[in-house]
Amino acid sequence: MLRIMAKRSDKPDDRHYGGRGDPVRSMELLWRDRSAPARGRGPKPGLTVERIVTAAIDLADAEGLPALSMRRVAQRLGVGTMSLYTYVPGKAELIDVMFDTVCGEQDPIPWAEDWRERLELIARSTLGMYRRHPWMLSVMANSRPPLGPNSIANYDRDLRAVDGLGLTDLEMDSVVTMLAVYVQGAANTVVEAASTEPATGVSDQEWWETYGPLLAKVFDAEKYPTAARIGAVAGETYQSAYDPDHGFEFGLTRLLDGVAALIASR
Amino acid sequence: MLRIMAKRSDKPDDRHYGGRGDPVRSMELLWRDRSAPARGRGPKPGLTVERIVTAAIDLADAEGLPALSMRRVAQRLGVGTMSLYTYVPGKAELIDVMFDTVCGEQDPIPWAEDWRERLELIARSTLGMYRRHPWMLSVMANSRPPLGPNSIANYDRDLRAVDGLGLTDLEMDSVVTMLAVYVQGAANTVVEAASTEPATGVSDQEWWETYGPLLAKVFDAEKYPTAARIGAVAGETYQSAYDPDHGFEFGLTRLLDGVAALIASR
DNA sequence: TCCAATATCGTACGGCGTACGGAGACGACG
DNA sequence: CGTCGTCTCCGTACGCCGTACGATATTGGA
Repeated sequence: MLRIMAKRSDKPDDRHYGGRGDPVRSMELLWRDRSAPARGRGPKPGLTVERIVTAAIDLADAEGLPALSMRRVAQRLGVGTMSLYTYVPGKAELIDVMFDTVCGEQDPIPWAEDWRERLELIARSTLGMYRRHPWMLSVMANSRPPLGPNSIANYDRDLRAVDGLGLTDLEMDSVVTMLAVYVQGAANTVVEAASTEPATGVSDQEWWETYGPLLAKVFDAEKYPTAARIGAVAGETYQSAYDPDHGFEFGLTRLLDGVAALIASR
Repeated sequence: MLRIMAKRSDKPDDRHYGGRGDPVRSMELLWRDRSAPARGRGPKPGLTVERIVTAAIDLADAEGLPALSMRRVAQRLGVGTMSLYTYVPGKAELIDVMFDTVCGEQDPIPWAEDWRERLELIARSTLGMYRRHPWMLSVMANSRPPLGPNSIANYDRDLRAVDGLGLTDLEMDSVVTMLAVYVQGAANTVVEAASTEPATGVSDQEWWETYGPLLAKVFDAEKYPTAARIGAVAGETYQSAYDPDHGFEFGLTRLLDGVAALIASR
């Protein structure tokens, strides 16, 4: 009756860029039994899902999601491309497992007395995760996430941080989600800023020195006096168009102030 | 001395997914003189940059960024693929122009008396833009943005909304950026949620009905009581894992409460 | 009229995900 | 010990991608 992605899409690779895989296959992989080898009749497996996932994560960390290809992963493992398909149904499901694996590698976050500090620690830890694995930003799914053991553990940890503050269940969920969404957006900026210089070989200052004059030629400061004023101040202060780390902390403070107001109103 | 992307990267297409183009070429396109045809000697141009950009935007709207290819755009215009390169240096620069074009199509936002209402209107208008053009989320650049006329106009508009409230220039910039970052993150969720059903042919409810039992088999509710409780409540309330529109407004309220606290402290 | 300048675009290269099916390795059973 | 069923490994092929290159067609100016 109810089929969920029972068929692969007709066109190759038209699932979202860091796509969701077939839920059933993904769940089987995510919650797979890691203990029993349970060898059967054929030849010994030369690989494991773990080794493939690790190699894929290393590759994505080093060269980004666009460089993540089945060929490249197989190359890293010294096997033929198609051998991977013995262990993993396809690229999309592999990415689902990569996602949950990374979710599980965060250090345990110390339990602070203050809810505010707890949320700050979580936010910064998550930011650190995105820093180490920028491709996670392209894979993140907030609706219909691949519900692996580690991402669920994180969800539980986040909820416990706002439990017992007088919020309703729904408000707790909303606060936690809002924080995750904000961190995701801010991390996008932070990560992009960090990755641009190595990728282009041009520092922010150099970029600004070239772009600025280019812009000055065409930009009419009289038409947009506010943008001209603030843009100049921000550019001088940050030596670039924007300082993402400052932005992250600034936004986090405002956001938690807003949460404080909600809690106070209860 | 100072070269900014003077050469194309050696590998094809390793610029970011919705990549930045060569700044000089992009700026020439973005601020191009739209008036003068200034015909010279050769055959009449059969296309315009505008037509190409429009076709590209239509394609990206309809089928997403992964489907945006030079071949497909050319197909839509009834020309050979390589003809596009007469008008546009490459795909990356085309995307830069698409970006700024979309930035310019927002309706003018009415000027509200209350700063808070002004920011709400901007946030919702921006969300609407992301709804109409989900691919903009994959193209958004917060550091080193392609500074076209329209994105600058929007920046100015945003700043004017928080001018004269007693904030410093830097704080104004931070507030505006924070709002943009939040909307970006939240829009990610909203847009993803809206696009998942048509893309997969599975409604949220159907998905939940299949996924839920699948999860129930492996999820240990006693290990994560908080997640189990809240997840169940949220699932029942939203008939899915999450209601993104509610999340957007909830987060926006908290965020503006935080801004209000900042303004009050001045 | 003829040429310089411009527009058009076919071909080619090396990449991608993965369907398909053959080949070889191994354990269980006769 | 042979044989068969099962499993692993993976070469090949298809149709996509961006775009460098260079041939060809079209036009206006001299």
